[in-house]
Amino acid sequence: MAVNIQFSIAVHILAVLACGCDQGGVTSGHLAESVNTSPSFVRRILAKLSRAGLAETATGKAGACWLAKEARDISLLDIYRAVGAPRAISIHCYDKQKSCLVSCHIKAALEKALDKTQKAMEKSLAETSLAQIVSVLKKR
Amino acid sequence: MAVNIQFSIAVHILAVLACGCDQGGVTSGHLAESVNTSPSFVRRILAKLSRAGLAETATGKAGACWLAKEARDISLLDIYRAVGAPRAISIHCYDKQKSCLVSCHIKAALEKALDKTQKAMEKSLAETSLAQIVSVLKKR
DNA sequence: CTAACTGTTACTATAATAATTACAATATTG
DNA sequence: CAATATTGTAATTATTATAGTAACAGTTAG
Repeated sequence: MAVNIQFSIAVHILAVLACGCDQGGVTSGHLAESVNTSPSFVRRILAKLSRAGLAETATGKAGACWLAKEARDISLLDIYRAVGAPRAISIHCYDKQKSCLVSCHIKAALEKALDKTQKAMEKSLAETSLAQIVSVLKKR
Repeated sequence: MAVNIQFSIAVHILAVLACGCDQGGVTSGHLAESVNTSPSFVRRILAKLSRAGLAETATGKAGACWLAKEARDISLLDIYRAVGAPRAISIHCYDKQKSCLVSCHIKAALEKALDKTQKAMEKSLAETSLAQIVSVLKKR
């Protein structure tokens, strides 16, 4: 699993915060247990969420973290952007072969089409909120 | 670039075949030159395209390859499926922490939402044909 | 002052995937 | 038939994105 899973883990983290599973302050250690990874990795993702205004954190001895806004006001797209996840489909970046028309222009042409696809994907992500995810998983 | 770029290269390959840049038979060697990679890698992708019914190949001394159907009848989705490209967004697969509700059910909940997103992306890919890509790049 | 956090950086390990090599199978051509 | 050039495929190696780990400065509560 060397594939980028930060988005997925970010959703997991925010879902825990949204559930308020722990009554006291939630720390990176708690989150790491729930996710089953290291506190350090959690903190790195958490810092991105914080910078993006999705979560807030407190440093110091009673350090903790919580949602910066209502779960219904956080979309999957917000989270996707916050972690800087890679594009859905990537284009090869080998050198162009100057004598070949296709080689010279395929990337620009493909990029144009894939931009549309990326937008379609992002639109779909925008349509689901963290609150919806949480409500689904609470029913189980 | 350890990211999966087979889709992108498959489009490149098929675009060359669609253009009929070379008058004679196009070989994996020609394609490799245009893409700037090894003939072997091209052949591996080409074999997938052939199995998917998008390209046809001839073995033997006069070996070559060509489109199995009209460029306008090949969609980017066909190509995406042919190469078996990974999903747009992947979910982490760490062990569940049994004592945590979120940990146990987040993946199923997220998967449901991401299925929608994957479908949106595939729908968009289905809307662009190889012929469109080729017509765009010929204008440059 | 001490303890327990976060934020961040630097480094290592892992794994997905590209690149390379090799070779059997196949078809053309002389 | 022999020589040759190709595809198809498997095995191996190299690369690189990214996860994992460790360390530490900065911060705050007690």
